[in-house]
Amino acid sequence: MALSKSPIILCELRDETKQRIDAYAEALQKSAAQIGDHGLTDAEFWDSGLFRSAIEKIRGTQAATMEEKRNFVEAILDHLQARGKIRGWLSTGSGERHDYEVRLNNARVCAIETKGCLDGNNTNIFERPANADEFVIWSLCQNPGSDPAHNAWSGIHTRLSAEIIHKKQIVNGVIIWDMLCGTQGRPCPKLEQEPSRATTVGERRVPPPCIYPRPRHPKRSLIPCRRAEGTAPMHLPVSSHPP
DNA sequence: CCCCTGCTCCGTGTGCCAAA
DNA sequence: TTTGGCACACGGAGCAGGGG
Repeated sequence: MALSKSPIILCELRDETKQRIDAYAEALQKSAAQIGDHGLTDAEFWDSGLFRSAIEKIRGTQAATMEEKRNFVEAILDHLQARGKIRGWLSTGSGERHDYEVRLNNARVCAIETKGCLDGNNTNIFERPANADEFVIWSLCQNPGSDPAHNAWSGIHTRLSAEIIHKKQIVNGVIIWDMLCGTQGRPCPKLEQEPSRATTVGERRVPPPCIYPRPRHPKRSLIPCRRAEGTAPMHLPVSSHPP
């Protein structure tokens, strides 16, 4: 259901990328029985469940690996702190329902909950901490084959909006921005139009983040927001706009 | 008794995809 | 298009056992 011609997010999974992934997946499946030294015949191989098990194992590993995401977020926070855009930050640890607390220059506390692609139930597992002046959900998607438009729509519109209304929790904003943004796997339209908008963070060259400010009062969001209005992304350079 | 190491358990978080 | 289930891995907590 498209409420507006404006896309929910500028970047997209290109058809050619999708086709390449599909073709590779098919090729992988076709030659799966010939890979490795399991010594099984084709029939035995498919009967053994080896392929399925191996796929699930790899998928689980990728889903559970937080290192890349953590490195990206912490590099950004370090960058902001080094430039005096924030006073400091700390990682809150696994016991909390949020991941980072950022002390802004005006002494306010911004709590950050990092998430994956925003597609799935897990998007709704968050708890705005009592000490937070601001609460932000930051999506970091590790899968270059995942469709950013689908994820943004699913996450912001379907999952988060419903949860915010249901739990009456204030989420001040959603950030969609990760280590794949602006890479070959997920080129950034903002940089393609204007390469000078990139910021160098450590060894990375990162595009401006996509930031979605949320309504201040959850009750107001009972009015369905149009893509082009309530959820329109702001495209701001990191060098001038802390989270 | 204390400390270290290695093990198990289980809560948590992930993205995909089938069903509604 | 939305929703919820699924199978998986990570990682912290708790515990046991061994050595000093």
